[in-house]
Amino acid sequence: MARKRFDDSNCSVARALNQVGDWWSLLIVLHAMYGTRRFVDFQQELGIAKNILCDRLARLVDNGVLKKVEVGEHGSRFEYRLTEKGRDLFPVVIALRQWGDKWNPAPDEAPLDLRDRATGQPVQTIQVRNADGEPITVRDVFVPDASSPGSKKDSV
Amino acid sequence: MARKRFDDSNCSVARALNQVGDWWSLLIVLHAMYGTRRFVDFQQELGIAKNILCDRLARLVDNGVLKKVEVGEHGSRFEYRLTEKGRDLFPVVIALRQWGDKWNPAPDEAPLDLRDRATGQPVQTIQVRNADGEPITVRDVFVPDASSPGSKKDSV
DNA sequence: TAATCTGGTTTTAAGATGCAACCCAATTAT
DNA sequence: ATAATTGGGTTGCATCTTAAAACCAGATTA
Repeated sequence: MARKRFDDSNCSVARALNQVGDWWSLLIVLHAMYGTRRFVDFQQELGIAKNILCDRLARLVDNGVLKKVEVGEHGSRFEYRLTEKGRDLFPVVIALRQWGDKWNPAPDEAPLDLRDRATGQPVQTIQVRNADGEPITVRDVFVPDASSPGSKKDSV
Repeated sequence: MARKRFDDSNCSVARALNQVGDWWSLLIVLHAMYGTRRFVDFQQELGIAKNILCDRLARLVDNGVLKKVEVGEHGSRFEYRLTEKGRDLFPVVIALRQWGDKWNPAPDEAPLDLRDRATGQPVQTIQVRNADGEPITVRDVFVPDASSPGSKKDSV
């Protein structure tokens, strides 16, 4: 049977996963953030099969995460560049990286040291914050119930 | 051929995706954050096939994202609960939700209104911040080159 | 005691993936 | 000028994964 798709889910996380939630797409976006733009470079850096890479790039372009740009005057050379939508995945990628560094550290390697160009200092650990800027956890949040505004149901 | 796995990748994002990067795993974690704990509830809420749910729950337990807890005195009733590692995916899920709400809003539905229990105010949009707490984008960061500390290569 | 609930496993058909081979236009080397 | 290489694909095939439905066994409920 076909893989299930969530295009029409009423959950925005499911819809997001529909666009970048497969094994390769987020890694492609990550490498695009690294600066990779060419088909062959993605292929070599990721070790992905060419047909799969074609499919994923096309899907990411369809979804507006990447745009395909002709380079080299005579056509037939392309670059895949992040759109604003694609660059906006930065917090997702960083959150995932920090989670991975914390919980599955490479035994022999230091976690990636990512720094701010302006200050030269490492970036902060990404966190969910309340209106006052205080970091909060999943236990600190609720979804106000539209029908009875007083209730504080546990939810994400 | 089998799907490629990234257990041993030297990229922590790849290793993270290996644990929660398939179509269902993050949705299971999301629903666990909602409060879902029982097999049947996951199954009904997600509309996932039972064999796939079995497999994913087992994998999440193996990876330490969930723990399987016997409830009901005589065994054979279980709950799947988030571990600290699992709860620590909160920023990832929120970042993904906010990205989805921004770029693929449901046509007819308001985005999820997530609030802080203590203040009753909506949570902030999650962002990558530099050491001074200023939000930064992918263009503002670099990875210091260990061999020549002065260089500012563009990287994530 | 019968029916139902819970948490699975098995079977089957259809999709998705990885790999290698092939293709063709543009570029580079000889 | 011709040959070899590069870039960006497509095609076919074998294998793996998935969805759906049937089935199952131990508890619980009627």
